[in-house]
Amino acid sequence: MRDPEATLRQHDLPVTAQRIAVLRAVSGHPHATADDLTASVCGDLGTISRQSVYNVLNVLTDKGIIRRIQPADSPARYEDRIGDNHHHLVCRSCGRTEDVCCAVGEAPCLKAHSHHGFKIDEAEVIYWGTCPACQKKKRS
Amino acid sequence: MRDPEATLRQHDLPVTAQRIAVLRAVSGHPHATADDLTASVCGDLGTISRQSVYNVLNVLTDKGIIRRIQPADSPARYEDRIGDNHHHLVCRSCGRTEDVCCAVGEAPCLKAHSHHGFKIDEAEVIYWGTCPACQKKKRS
DNA sequence: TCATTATTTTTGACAAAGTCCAAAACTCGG
DNA sequence: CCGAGTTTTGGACTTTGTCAAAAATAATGA
Ligand SMILES: [Mn+2]
Ligand SMILES: [Mn+2]
Ligand SMILES: [Zn+2]
Ligand SMILES: [Zn+2]
Repeated sequence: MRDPEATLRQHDLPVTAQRIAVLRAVSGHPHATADDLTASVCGDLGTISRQSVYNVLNVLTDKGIIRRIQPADSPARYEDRIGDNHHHLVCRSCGRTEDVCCAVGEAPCLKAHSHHGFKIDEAEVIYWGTCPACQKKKRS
Repeated sequence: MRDPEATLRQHDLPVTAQRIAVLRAVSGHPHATADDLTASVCGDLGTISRQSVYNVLNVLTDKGIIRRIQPADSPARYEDRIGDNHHHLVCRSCGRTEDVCCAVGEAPCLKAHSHHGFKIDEAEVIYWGTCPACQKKKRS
């Protein structure tokens, strides 16, 4: 994120210290949880309420400025890499989350075979596996 | 599920009324939540504790007798259609969940492009959209 | 610049989904 | 039918997030 303040103005959002700090935290910590981000913002602003973190994350997500991903058995994670339809690779044991480029490119990147009359707008793909560190731990 | 009791014995699980009832409920209500299943079991057994429903669902899932799916913004859902690597199509507004055959067939059905050294064991795909009923509601 | 007004932030209660724990009930092999 | 080992139960607890009302702040424009 080049300029959080400009980004907020571009989306007609009043500029506040909390919004700037959360936006910077999301930028600097891809796939972080609300808790991670709260910690990061506190190290920056000194303090922020839990509710404000959720408020800001919700409004930024609604505006499409950031993206929320919600893998099973994990609190929601956030990132500012948007618009490229990329997917995620998640470690089953430690939750480490990595970006995976979409092979197809444009969304929705997969056609559902039998779609039951649904109007499909997204094909969400999560690759599940074990990260290198956790593979080592398991073997030892 | 032909014979819940036999299935339990095949997996060395003591046969209990609760397990049989939950297994039958999962069979009869694909993609039901723990709450849905509790209601269904109560109509069958008369009563069951909330904890038992979770106990049974967990042990059945661990043994691979049933499968758990956890779409965003929904409690976990369960099904006994396993081993065919099928995917799901979920309505964003009402949560209706339908099966979608996997185009590829065997798991993992997609190769991650850049896999960061992870050992991938599953490619989970969820198609998000709007079901016919909710499309109609939105238009009107 | 400063007052006004709408928006945001904060605090604290609340809710949903699920887990932990210990006591009571049950299953199953002998 | 007994006894050991599981399972079930009820209740407290945890995690992640939302709701609501009061206090603080940002934008507007005189
Ligand atoms: Mn990402
Ligand atoms: Mn299914
Ligand atoms: Zn890991
Ligand atoms: Zn629907």
